[in-house]
Amino acid sequence: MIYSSELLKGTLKTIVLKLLADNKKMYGYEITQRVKELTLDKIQITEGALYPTLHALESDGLVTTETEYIGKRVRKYYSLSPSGKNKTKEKVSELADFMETMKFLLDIKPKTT
Amino acid sequence: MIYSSELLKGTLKTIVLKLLADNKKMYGYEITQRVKELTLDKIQITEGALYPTLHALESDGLVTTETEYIGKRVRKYYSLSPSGKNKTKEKVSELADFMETMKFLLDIKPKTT
DNA sequence: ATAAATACATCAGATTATTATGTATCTTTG
DNA sequence: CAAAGATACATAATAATCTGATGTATTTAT
Repeated sequence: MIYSSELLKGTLKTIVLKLLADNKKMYGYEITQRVKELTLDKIQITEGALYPTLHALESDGLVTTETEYIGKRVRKYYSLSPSGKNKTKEKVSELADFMETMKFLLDIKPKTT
Repeated sequence: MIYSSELLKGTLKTIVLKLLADNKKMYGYEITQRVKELTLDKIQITEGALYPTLHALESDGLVTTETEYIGKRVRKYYSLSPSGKNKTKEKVSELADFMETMKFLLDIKPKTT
């Protein structure tokens, strides 16, 4: 099962920022794979969504980049800037708050695992 | 505080369906006010978002409508159709699942209220 | 009387995703 | 060793869905 695509909207940027906060530096392809892994294939970030998002984060000054070569293949690492770290805290806590609100609104009971 | 707008994307339809599941019938304006109330003003559904959504639900056969007149003012009530009831269950449980996944992904701890 | 609230609706513009396409390298496998 | 699949970047047309503005009209509160 993969979540219907509209659910990801609005959360992708937060996911990326949080991963970077936990991992110091990551490259694009690595992010797609990590998310796939962590979510047991339930969230698949497409490259068409990810790369523009990364570029936007960079032009907003939230991340910095460094390019590395693995053999002849290029790899672009992204790291949080100081303002990116602040932004991550804001976004994550906003999303947490939003999810609490949604839970209440939708009267979602925690699963009795 | 109002949530940044992108968070609502992808959840609006589910919110509307769930409200209709709980309330038999509601009209558009009422939905905006109910959500505002229930979320303590943190989620404000704009009319430009709501009405197209309601129209889409109707053309998908998920809701039926009946028009009432309160004095001279028109009021359009929306109710879930049978397929709308099923769809609501699906959407709500998908969203619940998604939120669990996001919680894990973002390592969000429950607030110690 | 006037402003605010109620109640519908549409539309231009912005944002942000999907899907397709393109380029290129490296690794696995029959 | 050739071909397929994985790795790794990127862009572009299209689609979906929201905001904010605008419009119409009635009812209620000041």
